Amino acid sequence: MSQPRQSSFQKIHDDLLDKIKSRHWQPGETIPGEEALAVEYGCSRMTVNRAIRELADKGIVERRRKAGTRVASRPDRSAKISISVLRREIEARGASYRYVILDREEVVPPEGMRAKLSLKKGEPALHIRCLHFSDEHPYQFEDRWINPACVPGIREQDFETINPNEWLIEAVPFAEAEHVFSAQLADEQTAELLGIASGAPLFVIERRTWLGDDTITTVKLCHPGDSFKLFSRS
Amino acid sequence: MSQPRQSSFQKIHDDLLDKIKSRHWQPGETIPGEEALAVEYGCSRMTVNRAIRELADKGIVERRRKAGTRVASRPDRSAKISISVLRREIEARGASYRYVILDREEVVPPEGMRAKLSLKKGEPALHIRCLHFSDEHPYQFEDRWINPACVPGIREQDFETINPNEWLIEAVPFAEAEHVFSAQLADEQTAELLGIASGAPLFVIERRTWLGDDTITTVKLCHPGDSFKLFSRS
DNA sequence: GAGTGGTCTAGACCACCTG
DNA sequence: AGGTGGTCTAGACCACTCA
Repeated sequence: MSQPRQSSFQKIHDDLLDKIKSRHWQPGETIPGEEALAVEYGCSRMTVNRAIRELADKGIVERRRKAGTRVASRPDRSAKISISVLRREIEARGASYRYVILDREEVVPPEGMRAKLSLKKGEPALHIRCLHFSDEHPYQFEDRWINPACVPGIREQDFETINPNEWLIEAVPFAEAEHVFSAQLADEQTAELLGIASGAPLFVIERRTWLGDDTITTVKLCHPGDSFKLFSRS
Repeated sequence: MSQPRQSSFQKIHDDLLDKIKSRHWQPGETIPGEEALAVEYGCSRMTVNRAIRELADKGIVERRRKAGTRVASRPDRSAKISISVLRREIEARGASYRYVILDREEVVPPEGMRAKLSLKKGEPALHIRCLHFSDEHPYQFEDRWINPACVPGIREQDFETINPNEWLIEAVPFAEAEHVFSAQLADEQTAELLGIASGAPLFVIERRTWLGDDTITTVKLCHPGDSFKLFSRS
């Protein structure tokens, strides 16, 4: 039974968490101050501070100067979702990945999309539609708009050998993103592309990506709903 | 123009992040060591350490002893989802919340559910089904199984005045959870309960909640897909 | 006003990993 | 084997907020 080596602040963190989970301290209750805990654990205040800070970051406790540290009374359930690059997700399951580009055109977008991309009236955007396969079965239909002004070099890219998502991650890493998940019915065209029945359920992810003040791209990702699941934990 | 007060490590954190976003350091590139940065910023090493540690926690950089700190080369897009208490979610939109309990019975669960709840064969579990309304419109159908051994006092609770989710959050706060999201078609019974057409899209959340080694509850939450959206950011 | 957390320092030792 | 990050200390000052 070799224990994984634990740092001191981690031990304290876990010990405090245990006491909270076991209701030794009730929700809403104030726990001892940093100084007191430092004496109790025989360590410096900074060490206790880090342990408690990480609990606060996770929303387990709430801290306020002068008032002290309290066990959170109404913790929200939150979950972290990881949306990995599609090709890696598919290949990680041992399946083969392939993709085809259906359309690539520079056009003036409809008004709603123009606003989302913060474009001036009449300015064109890049519209790309493509289809991703897992083991030669249609896995995702992608409908994307890109603000070309934000991405130098994109006009020269035909996306024949690399898909837009991976190219954009290379071109603009560390952009921020916003996701909206929903369930929809497949319209006729989408159903045909995905090889499913019209009216079948779709799991839809809509993502907006931006860097600073510029919206870079907006994309709608459609998965056949009966075979796609999104997992998350904690 | 009053600036929000910023701590030193936060300034350093933001400055490093800017340099990464602006490609001053490329993905995969090694950034200067803590000691060097401490000199550059005129602060102690601990301060730089905290700034970089928070970047590492977010997946922006990767750190290894001896090798140094590198800008992450393939950052995964991850998003934090907050699943709040349904009543608060509905009331936050200014709508009224109401719920009815459809069934509450203690029965021996089907084999698949028995395994999920880690029950012995023949042991009963609590099965609850209820319906949640937003402004008197059906908003969510809930189908839940609870391991009664894990939750003292639940046998005495009839859930007439408080819904199972809120009761469980009070009884067992700080449990861990796992979510699976998917899109499904409404079967006849679910469709009727939700007042939608059979075959309409459903946004389904399946959640398993546990504390320590005990699975406490498993729940399937069904929303009419064309009106429900789950948001997340970053 | 005073008590609490928030941050910072200057130094130290150690674990880990790469060259 | 040596350089890097990981952690810890003992003290300090400050900011916020409650009483």
